[in-house]
Amino acid sequence: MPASLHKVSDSAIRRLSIYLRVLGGLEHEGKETVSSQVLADRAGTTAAQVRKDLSLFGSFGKRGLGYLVTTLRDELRGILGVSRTWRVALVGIGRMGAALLEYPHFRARGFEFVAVYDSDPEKVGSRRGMLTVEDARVLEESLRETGVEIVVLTVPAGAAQEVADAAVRAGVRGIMNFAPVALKVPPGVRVNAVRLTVELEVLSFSLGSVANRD
Amino acid sequence: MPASLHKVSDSAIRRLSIYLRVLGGLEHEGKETVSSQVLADRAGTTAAQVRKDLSLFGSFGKRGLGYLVTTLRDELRGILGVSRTWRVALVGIGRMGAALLEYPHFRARGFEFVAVYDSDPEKVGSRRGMLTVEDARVLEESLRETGVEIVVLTVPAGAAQEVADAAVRAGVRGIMNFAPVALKVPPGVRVNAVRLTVELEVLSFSLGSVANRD
DNA sequence: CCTTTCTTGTGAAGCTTTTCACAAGGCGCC
DNA sequence: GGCGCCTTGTGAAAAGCTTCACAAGAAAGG
Repeated sequence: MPASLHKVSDSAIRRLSIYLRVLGGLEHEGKETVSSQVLADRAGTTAAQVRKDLSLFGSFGKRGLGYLVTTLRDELRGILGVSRTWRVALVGIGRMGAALLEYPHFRARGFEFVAVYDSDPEKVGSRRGMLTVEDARVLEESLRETGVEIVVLTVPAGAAQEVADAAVRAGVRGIMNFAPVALKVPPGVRVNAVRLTVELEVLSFSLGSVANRD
Repeated sequence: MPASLHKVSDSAIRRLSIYLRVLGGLEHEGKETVSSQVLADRAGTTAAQVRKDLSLFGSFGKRGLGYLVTTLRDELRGILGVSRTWRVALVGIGRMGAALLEYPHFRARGFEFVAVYDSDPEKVGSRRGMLTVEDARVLEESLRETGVEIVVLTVPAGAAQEVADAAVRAGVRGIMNFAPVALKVPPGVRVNAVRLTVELEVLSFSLGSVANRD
């Protein structure tokens, strides 16, 4: 019962993305088929979970054999929407922004930076690889002209909402937010927050409480 | 019924960390009390969820009034284990590593980098702020001597497991992993993976499927 | 062709997390 | 002191997610 329209949980999608990464590795190793068990081991989950996740979108395996690596990889790319290239803009080119701009796995997976913005006059006009840093004041118009679909936000917390608003006005429907604020966006726009401090504090909690035997 | 020993879900802890951040902001604004509703709005969740999360650890509020900002903040810091300083090491000083080393929110929240390692001879010996990059070959011994408790891993995928193994042997029980591999660690060691590509692919999925009206 | 072996796909059960709804408690004003 | 208003803390219900367990299908070998 393939269900592209049934609501699919966020965690299932996250795992699909991980399976996709694992399949890339398997393909690289020359493996032609893979069982849900092996996929699960490499992805850090269980075989049943893998099968359930995949079954949300169709029947991709062969009983008794497993999944064809290349085929499944293509299917997952289609499901996740990464069989095409996405036009991404970076706003805020501090150290973190610079690191993301060069992050090799983004481009390799179909996310291409097509514009960079900053509000610091010292930075505006400077080159970053193939791109020139543009002035954040022209953000809205420039995003629209460049046809940007996703914005990666690495500005200080105080500026984040303002930038997000401009991006939304420019037609952007996806925002990856590194600023430590909860952004408010209208329906139809999706924000994905990356909270680095939260990740460390989760570790801190686990280490601190005595009850962490596993 | 405070329950420091009952199993607390990961998502609850993540939210506590977010509440802590919000409380910092509220304190900065001079607010003395806050209701679960306001806390929820700023944290991007619901009032009931806030109350439930807090009730896992005690009764911190006053009926009719809300929570005392400073008091709750201190409580949360205690719960999350960030009322002290954690000794953190960075392994792999590429662009991402460099960005994290300078990331201001880490130190502000009690995470202090006390050592940096890399395997590139060009980098070993160079200075990074207050620290000198050490050779990854001496990782295990050096981590132990320096009393490192948490390791942030920004090495290539191929090297990650090996580094993790060494860190574990050195007594490290918390790893924040940026490498796109699932690390295997013994019981008692906690790994928190930051999967930047996954975050973008979740966005891609949401934008791609037509059924994303909210 | 039949049997053995393997692995998927999936209803159902089990478990966890979130939401609901309301009694209980506290503050302030009259 | 008493009354009204506001907000917490929390069982219970609802929703959501994961695990289980097994029938069904496919390949391989005799």
